[in-house]
Parts: sequence; C-alpha cells; structure tokens
Amino acid sequence: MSIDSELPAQGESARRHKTRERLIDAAYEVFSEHGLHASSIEMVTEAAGFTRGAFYSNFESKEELFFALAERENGLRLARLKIAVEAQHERGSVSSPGLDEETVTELVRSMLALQENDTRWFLVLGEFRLFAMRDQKVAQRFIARQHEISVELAELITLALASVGARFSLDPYIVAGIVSTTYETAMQQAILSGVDNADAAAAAIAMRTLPALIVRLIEPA
Amino acid sequence: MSIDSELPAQGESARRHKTRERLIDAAYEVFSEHGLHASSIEMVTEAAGFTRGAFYSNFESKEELFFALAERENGLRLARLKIAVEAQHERGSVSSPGLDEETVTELVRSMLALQENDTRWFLVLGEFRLFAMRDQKVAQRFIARQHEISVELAELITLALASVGARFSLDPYIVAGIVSTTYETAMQQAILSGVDNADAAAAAIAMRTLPALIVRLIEPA
DNA sequence: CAGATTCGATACACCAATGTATCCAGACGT
DNA sequence: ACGTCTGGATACATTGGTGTATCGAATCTG
Repeated sequence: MSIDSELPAQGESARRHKTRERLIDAAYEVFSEHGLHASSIEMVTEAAGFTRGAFYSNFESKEELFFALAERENGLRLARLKIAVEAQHERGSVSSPGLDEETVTELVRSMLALQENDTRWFLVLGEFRLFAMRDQKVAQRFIARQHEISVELAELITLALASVGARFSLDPYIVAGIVSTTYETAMQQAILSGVDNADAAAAAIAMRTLPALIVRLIEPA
Repeated sequence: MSIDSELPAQGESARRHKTRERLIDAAYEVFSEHGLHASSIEMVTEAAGFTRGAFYSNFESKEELFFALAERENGLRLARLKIAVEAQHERGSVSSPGLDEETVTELVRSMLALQENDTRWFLVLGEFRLFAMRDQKVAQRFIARQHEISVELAELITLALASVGARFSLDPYIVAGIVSTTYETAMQQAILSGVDNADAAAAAIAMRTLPALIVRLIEPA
C-alpha cells in the first residue's frame, strides 16, 4: 500500500515542497516522541537537518506545522480506507453465509491487516484531540475528519459483512465508532505495555474483543 | 455524594495540607484548561493565590503536582465506584426479570447518573494517558489505576444486571472496558461540540449507544 | 507569652526558546 | 552563461519560565 505521498500543490516549487515534507516528517518523529508542547521548533528542524530559518520560511508557527502533519496523515488514512472500500466493492457478493464467530474472526483479522504504522499516529492523534477539545476552531476540523473516517469505515464493514451474508442489527455508523475506539484503545494499551512492535500488539489485543463483540451485533442479511 | 476530600496524611501539618490542596485545586483548573505543558508553575500558583515560593516548598516539580492531582481524582472516582457497588449489593436481588431494551435503558441511565464533574477530569485523563504512553514509569501507574477502575466497574454492572435477572454473555471485564471507553468518547464528543454543560451532553450521547449495545451482550442469568 | 520552627514571599541569576532582520548560495528562467 | 529571485543560514534581541537563596511572618510549643 503506497499512496502518492502528497503531490506538490499548485504554485509550489519542487524544492519548497521537498523541504516542507521533510519538516513534516521530522515533526511526525519529534511530536510523537515528545508531544506537541514539549517539542521545540528547533528540535524539529534539527531532526529534519535544517535550521530554524527554513522553518520560518515555510510555516507560520509550530501549530501550523502540526496541522499540516495531522492533515497529511488523516488524508493518508482516509485514502487507505477508500481504497479498501473499493476493493471490497469489487470483491463483492456472498462467499458463504456465516454468522458464526469463526467467520467474523476471520473478517476482523483481514480488516485489522489493513492497519499499519499506526503507533506514532495514535500518539499524534491523541494530542490532536486534546488540542481540539480546548479550541473550538480546531474542534471543527477534528470532528469533520473523524466523521469522514467513520462514514468510510461504516461503509467498509457493512460491505464486508454483506459479503458473508450478514448485516448489523444496529446503525453501522455507531458500530464504526465503537470499532475505531476499540482499536484505538487497543493501540493505547499496546503502547502503554511498552512492547516494541505496538502495531502488532494492538491488533492482537483488538482481536480479543472485536470478534466476540461484533458477532453479537449482526444478523442474517 | 461527598467523599472526604482527602484527609491530611500522617505527619503533615494542617496548614501544609491546606495549601497543597489549594495548589492541586488550582492545578486542576489550569491543567484542564491549558494542558500540562502549556501551563507554567506560575499560572498554577497564581490561580491558587500563592507565589512560586509556596509551590517549591510543597512540590518537587510540575510533574509531581500533576501526579498528585491525578492520584486524588482517580482515588475519588474509585471510591465513588466502590460506594456504588456497595449500594448495589445492599439493594440486592431481582426486581423484575427484564432483558428488554427498556429495562436496560433505565439501568444505564441510573449508572450514568453516578457520573458528575467529569468534564475537567477527562481532559486531564487524556493528558495523563498521553504522558503515560511516553514514559514507561508513568505507564505502570496508569495501567494499575485503569485496572482498578475496570474491575470495580465490571463488578458494578454485573451486579446491576443480576438485579434484573440478567448477565453478560461475554467477560464483564471486557464489557467494562467497552463501557468506559464509550463514555469517555461521549465526553470527548460533548466537549468537542462546545456545549456548556458537557457532563449532561456526554450522558445524553452515551445513552444513544450504550443501551442498544448492552442489550445485545446479555442473556438470562 | 517567648522562643523556635515552619512555610510562603521576594529577589536574583540563568537558560531555553522565540521571532526577526539580514545575508548569501544555488536554483531557475531567459 | 548571466542576472534574478527564492529559500535556507546566521546572528541578535527579547521573553518567559525555572530554580535557589534569603527573608519575614504566621503558627506551634512549652
């Protein structure tokens, strides 16, 4: 899965675009490791191999850089989801009607397999949410992104279920919310536990909950 | 519900205890509004009506103050839960066997009624979690508290269900996890939405999800 | 009530980070 | 290849926060 890592926007020199990307990459590293406020602009630029001059020539403030980062990563994940939905559409119809836990488990496993490189992201996301909770303006953007993701995820799991001849017995949008918070919680636990491969650990933790949960929320289509 | 707001510990003068409490109260205000890192020690002491001198005489660092705050509030909430569990024990047995959504809805409503003054807390909790995710040492404490709460909550909802002649069809501890993250998410959404009374809004949002969810996770006892 | 002690206020020295003004190199158009 | 302009480096002034050393007042003890 390699999505075009953000093409240069209109009227933006290739050079400028490259340094912006490098700065955002560095911000990803630094912010996820230390948090937004504990990170100085200098820490970021140093990590990127620039001086602060480069930063001020490209961004207004640390916050703006943070938003650029959040926007990029959110977009990436949304794109990922949309591709998965497409693929699920292609794949299409019923393989074998299965409402049993085994079928659902397999389904959940394949959904979770779509996730990758989320460890840093969830750290940044947590920061983003906290930021949003303290700033109405930011909250708008946050809610909007969250909504886009949930809609897409709802679509995806609905299609996936349909492919085995099942559907949710309650609003898929709500289920999508539960699923993503469950996954996020799993990732948090994985990170808290201090294992090295948090991505894998999170998937494992989520597997302990999601199948048993979902199997109770579905019915024959 | 008024739990002894932390008695003076051993060998701690009444005066000292009072200023510590005032500092923690102020920290609660300031940290929840601005976040841990964006808050300076001076902002806290000023809010408490002290100068920085008072702070350094009582705490080692901003982090120590933060932990004292987290410890106090966590303890408060755990105590609250334990009392509720006691009360549920007293109340005891089956009123009327009910696995229907209406009964569950009423049950959830009464559980949610136990929550109060959580708006600030969830902001601080988010900060605490993020902190823990970046510091193994802190993670230990965080996990421990989280576990205590989940155990107690599992006990509470199990008892509550039993009182209407039902039980969970999967591990109550897991359900407790789902319930508390659902409530936390509801609180987050409430805060993000920018309403004035986030506590009430969060309860309302949670009501949209929890009953429908829980009713699908129970069976006759 | 006097002496002792605790605790908070004040003042100072210090450091880390910020933002800006200026300079210079190398990319790019012609 | 030359001149222009974009963009990153350097240097500087300023600010905000920190921690400590010292002082004085309130509280406790005998």
